[in-house]
Amino acid sequence: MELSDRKKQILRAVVERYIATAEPVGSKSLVDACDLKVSSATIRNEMSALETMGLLEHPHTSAGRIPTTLGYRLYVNELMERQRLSIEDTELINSMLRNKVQQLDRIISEAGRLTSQLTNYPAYALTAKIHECTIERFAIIPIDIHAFIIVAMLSDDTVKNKLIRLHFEVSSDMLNKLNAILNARFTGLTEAQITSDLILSAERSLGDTLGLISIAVGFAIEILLANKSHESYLAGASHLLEHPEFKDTEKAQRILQYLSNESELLKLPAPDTFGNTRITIGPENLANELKDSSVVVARYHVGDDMEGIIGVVGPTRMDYTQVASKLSYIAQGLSWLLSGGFTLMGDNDDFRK
Amino acid sequence: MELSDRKKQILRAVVERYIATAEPVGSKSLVDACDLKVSSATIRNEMSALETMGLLEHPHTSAGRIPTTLGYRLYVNELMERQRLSIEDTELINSMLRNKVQQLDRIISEAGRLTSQLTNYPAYALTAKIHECTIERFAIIPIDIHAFIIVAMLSDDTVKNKLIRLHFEVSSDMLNKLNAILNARFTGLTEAQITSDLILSAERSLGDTLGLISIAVGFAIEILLANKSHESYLAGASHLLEHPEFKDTEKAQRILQYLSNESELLKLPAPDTFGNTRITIGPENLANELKDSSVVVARYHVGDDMEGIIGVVGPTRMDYTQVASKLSYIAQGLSWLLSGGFTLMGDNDDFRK
DNA sequence: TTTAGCACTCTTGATGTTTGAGTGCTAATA
DNA sequence: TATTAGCACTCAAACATCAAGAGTGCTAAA
Repeated sequence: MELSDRKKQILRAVVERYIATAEPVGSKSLVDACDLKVSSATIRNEMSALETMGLLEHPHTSAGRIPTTLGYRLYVNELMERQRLSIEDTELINSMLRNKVQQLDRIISEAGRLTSQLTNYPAYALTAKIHECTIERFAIIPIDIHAFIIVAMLSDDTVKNKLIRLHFEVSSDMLNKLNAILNARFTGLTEAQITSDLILSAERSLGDTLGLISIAVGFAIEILLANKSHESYLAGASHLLEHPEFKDTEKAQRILQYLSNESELLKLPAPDTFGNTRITIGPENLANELKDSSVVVARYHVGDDMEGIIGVVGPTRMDYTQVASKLSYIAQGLSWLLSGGFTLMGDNDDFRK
Repeated sequence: MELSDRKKQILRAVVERYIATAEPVGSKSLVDACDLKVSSATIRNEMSALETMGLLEHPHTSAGRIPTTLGYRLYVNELMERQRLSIEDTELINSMLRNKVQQLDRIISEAGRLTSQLTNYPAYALTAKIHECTIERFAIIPIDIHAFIIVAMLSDDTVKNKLIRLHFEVSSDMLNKLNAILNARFTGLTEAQITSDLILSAERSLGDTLGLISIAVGFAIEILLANKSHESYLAGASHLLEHPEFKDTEKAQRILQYLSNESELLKLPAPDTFGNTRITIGPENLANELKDSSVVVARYHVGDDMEGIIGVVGPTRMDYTQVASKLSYIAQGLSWLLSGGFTLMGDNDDFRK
């Protein structure tokens, strides 16, 4: 089934007009708005044809047409033109991201916020995590006889630490030994590879009767576990309520609740096309809560291994063109910042002129 | 103006019934529901009196009464009985908080989530920050000739770190010197006390032409600045939509947007009564967006100096009794955990049995 | 001081009625 | 053959009308 150029043009006009106005679009108003070279009657015939093809539908007899899921899909796949971002938008994105790059933990949530702000839809972001993370290196910083800091550098280049207070005394000599044994026996291991046998034998060879090793390895396991799971951020949820399709609060509430559930966010569609955006429309979404919403996601990556996701949720009547362009730009910027030159400090880091 | 006992009883019944049903309460239905010993006509007279006192109001002639702001205020101040939490609730709170205590960063946001979940209203939480924070101690962990980790222990007992990659080589000897000079000259200083003179003279005495000190001190300033500002978390925003007063999406959106604005949250009312909850009702709130909502806040503290806030937002028709009780319990639990025994590790830390 | 009774008010929901945008079809036109 | 003008028809949304019911205030009796 191949569409004539005119049919494509009309489908596109209907989709874009419906996205803009949220009202079913009729033949007359379509002719008025876009300046097509034909009369409303012709449009009517064409629309009727598009309807039998399953691309448009009628809410009821005497109303205009709205796109079906299939109609949106065709629009997204073939008709939509990727639009260039305005200068202001690109500048805004660049400066916002660059400002946050010092705080690596924050940049992801900030990117989500930025996306939401720019698109006027709720946005979410998942942090990038490496699959099997290990600890590359331990360090112990003695504080006093009752406390020390344990520092672990992970294979994904992040560093974690914890201040540990004890209710018994510990010599700095002991801490040195602890440090040595941690680095000798507990580096390069995934969380699953750290067995209680390993701990026992380490305790024996250190002569550790106080459970120091247990404490330190406990910390290691804790952060390896925590690092396994993605973190998720949601921003601009209130934008959902701007759209007439969510004027029914129950509907809105269902979706908002769904979106604020961390574990559900992780299950949202992932982009399969690398680097590009992926769009899932209405019933294409697996989650029941999203059967009449659409999701646009993009992937960003950090180095070669890790990748995170940033996405936008909205009604099926979403401004796909705009959202896809902006999202894609933001994801690219994020990838660039996170993989690239900006984490190298020393040349352009102005902290106080 | 002193209220008779019966008037108090009636006001209380009206408030509680309105909170439960969200419908104006009439004299007849009030007699039916609560078993008052008098007829509806008597109630009518009393209600009419309460209305002239400004405690109740009429939406229109032939409707029941609803409490005014003043009515709620009187209810909250004098009539409300603090209710005991159910065993399940206390157990739930205890176990939830205890589970999260290992991850200190997370416990505050988790407490917010818990509060929202338990009360069915949106909840927010602000992290506790000490007023003037300083760095107590630095540590440098060499990685290779192009990288090292810098660790800072702050006066509030938190530890921050950053992996620093360089585009030039640095000897471990140099790093040792750097470490020594940082600890000698840059500890115990607030962000404002770190001047460029200090940096210059340190660079001179270290013979640092590479800007190592600048990098390290830049990191110090960055975290001191970041540590100054509170962090805020919002949880369960979607609960707002459950209430009929927010069936109008525009209204709901205004409030949700307001609440998701970090800087606005910080301006919300702070409890002045130490440890206890504070309730601000409708127009008592300074923010225009909250003129017909209510806020219940409690304070938690960490040690002697630091204090954070945890609060709940809802319609003026909020279940104050329930919210105040739960919030107060959660804040107390939080204070206890954050100030107390649980951060001491070594005795009860089971990481892998 | 309380209560029963009653007229009155005003919202709410049900039931028409009108309006207008939009359709589908037919017949004329290019 | 493709397009267009014209026209009858449809249906949601907006508006008006009406009855039911919950609630009030007032008066007079207990």
